[in-house]
Amino acid sequence: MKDIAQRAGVSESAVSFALNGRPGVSEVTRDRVRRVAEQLGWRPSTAARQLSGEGAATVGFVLARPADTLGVDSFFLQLVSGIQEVLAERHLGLLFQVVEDVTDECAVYRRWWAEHRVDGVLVVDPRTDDPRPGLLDELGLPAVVIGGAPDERHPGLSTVWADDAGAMASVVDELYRLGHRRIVHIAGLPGLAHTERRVRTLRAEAERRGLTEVESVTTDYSDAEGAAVTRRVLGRPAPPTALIYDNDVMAVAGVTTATELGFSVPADVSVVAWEDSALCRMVRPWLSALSRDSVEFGRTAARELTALLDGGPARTVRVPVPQVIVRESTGAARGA
Amino acid sequence: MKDIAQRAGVSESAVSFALNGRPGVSEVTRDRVRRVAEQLGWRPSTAARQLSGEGAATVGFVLARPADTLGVDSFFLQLVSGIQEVLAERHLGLLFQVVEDVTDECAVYRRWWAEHRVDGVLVVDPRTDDPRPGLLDELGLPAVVIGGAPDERHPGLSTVWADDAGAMASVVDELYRLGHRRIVHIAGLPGLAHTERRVRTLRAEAERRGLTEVESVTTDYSDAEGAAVTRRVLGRPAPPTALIYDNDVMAVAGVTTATELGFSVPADVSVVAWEDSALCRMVRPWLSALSRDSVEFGRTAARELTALLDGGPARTVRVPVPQVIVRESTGAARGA
DNA sequence: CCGGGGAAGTCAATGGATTGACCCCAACTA
DNA sequence: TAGTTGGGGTCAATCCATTGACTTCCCCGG
Repeated sequence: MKDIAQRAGVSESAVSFALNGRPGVSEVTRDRVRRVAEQLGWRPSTAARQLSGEGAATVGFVLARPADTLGVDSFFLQLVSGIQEVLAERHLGLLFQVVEDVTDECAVYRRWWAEHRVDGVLVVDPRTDDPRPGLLDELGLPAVVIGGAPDERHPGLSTVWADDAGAMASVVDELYRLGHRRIVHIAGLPGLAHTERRVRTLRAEAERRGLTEVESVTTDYSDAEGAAVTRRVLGRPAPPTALIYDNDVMAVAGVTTATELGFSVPADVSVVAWEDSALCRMVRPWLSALSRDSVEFGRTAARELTALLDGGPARTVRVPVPQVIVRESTGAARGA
Repeated sequence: MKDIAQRAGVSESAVSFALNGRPGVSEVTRDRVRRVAEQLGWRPSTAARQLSGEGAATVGFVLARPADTLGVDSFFLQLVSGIQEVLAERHLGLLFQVVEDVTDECAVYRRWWAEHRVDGVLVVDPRTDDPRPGLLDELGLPAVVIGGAPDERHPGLSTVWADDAGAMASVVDELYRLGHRRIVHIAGLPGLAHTERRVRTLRAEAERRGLTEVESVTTDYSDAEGAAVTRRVLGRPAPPTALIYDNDVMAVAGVTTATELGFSVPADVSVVAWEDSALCRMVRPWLSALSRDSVEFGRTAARELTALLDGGPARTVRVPVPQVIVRESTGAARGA
């Protein structure tokens, strides 16, 4: 900046005013300064800017998953790419970290906050009894919780969520219409808030219809557990006629397993994947799936965070209910 | 820090010396200062630190892929998680950005550099005729190129690479031994350096053995193109008896397509996937695959970068050659 | 008893951008 | 003509940690 000031023959303050579109310099000078800056390829040092109270121009994103669970899930990269799109417009950086568990995640937030490294964070995989919202509220670190149910206890946080309950209801609806009465839901990690929501809704829907042979089994989202659970439930005397998998990976593993066991999909057993990805169209039969726009989900979350950073109020935003895409893996229950 | 100085009854300089393990304060004072700092949960502001010449404590990572190509690939998340592991030890942040193409990527590097946002970067997907190494060299931004061949022209950059040529040779070896003479390689993006290396090696290996019906076809890595190319080549009068896919996604799509066309895998056509992921064990037949440790790949790259940041020399490191894991999708060529 | 030397600290400058306080001059008003 | 006003700028302090230069004080040797 000193350089620019010199070459443009003005003071550093004038440069600052000129480049930030603040009054105090004539249009002529402003233009001259702009040209010099451009020519020098100057960009304000984020560090200096931050010291002068402008914030870090960075938001944080922590993924708390063991490294090996991380692989195949397409959801996160899509989410991140949506987030990026919005952040990039405003030249906000995304500081990304992978940790083992929520405890470590909290430590990361603490450190980031103490080091003034980020202006806000995006929190994913909210849990039942989650320590993070409390911590963030306490620190006063602006945050958007992605995928959580609205939470009255932390008015400082924004929430962006999908209506899992509604989606689950529509899946059950569809399966019920097709004559399915024995349904198993191969759910994800037990501690996650959306897992709980899906499980609860499924139970409620079953009760409402008087179905007794409907249940949820929690897993770790891996293909291995997906296959194992499938094998177990299909081995019963009265096996389920419909399976709902909480992600695409388990669904594919499930179909493969079912086929190996001699079950035909969808003639003997229908399958629904909770997450529509390329994977669902890569195997035969094509998987019926719940489709949501993960990229848009990310965009929405990022937009909420920037709004928060601009001093806006915390809000709760619901993205569209995931839609059931019927493909080849669902059909009428045998004998229905 | 002022706070700490006050409470410990010393000057700010003393605090700095104490906390950074520099001489100039007694052990007693050092301890006192440390305790006060701990108690206050103090961490140095990265901004201030950076302003005093310490660097940004951050490395950058840009992914130049269109959002929709991003989804299913398990490689990157694994790579990133390995990178993280090493960076986290040294409390280095990872600034992550997704962009559309290499041009945008260069712009990002320019901006990061001008803003002093990162101390170094990790570059993935090197290309033939790549503008990035030149730019980074010119800027003097420390960088590690991941997956590139050693490049003499840019002595400032480190390179971490896998021996694609050797791996391809071993695949061809294996297939040749099984009696395959007509082989099609469904490659990835044409501009990428490792694609070129694989294509070249395949051609060389074929010539060496006098095989004339061996070729590579480039794609965009998507399941759609993988399926399309599979359909095309299997529709020929003399279809190939072995297919090598440059990633797991295309391999799975390919197997599905082949099966639909009435080809049995591996009886009619053998399939090898260049990337061993959960996917390869989720479909039947299980896919034979080239396995490399992507997480370790990331670790190695990150270690090279930290070495560079510590003032070490640029180096070229080769990670172990990917190994062929023989599963169910490869077998003797019919009639061999 | 004095000077030299080292351990333990303090002072103040530094880095880059922002910003409140102030200054100068031309033009306009009474 | 004196006084006011406002546009166009400048000065210097500020944010926070680091660091080279300097000061104190104590101990030891001569």
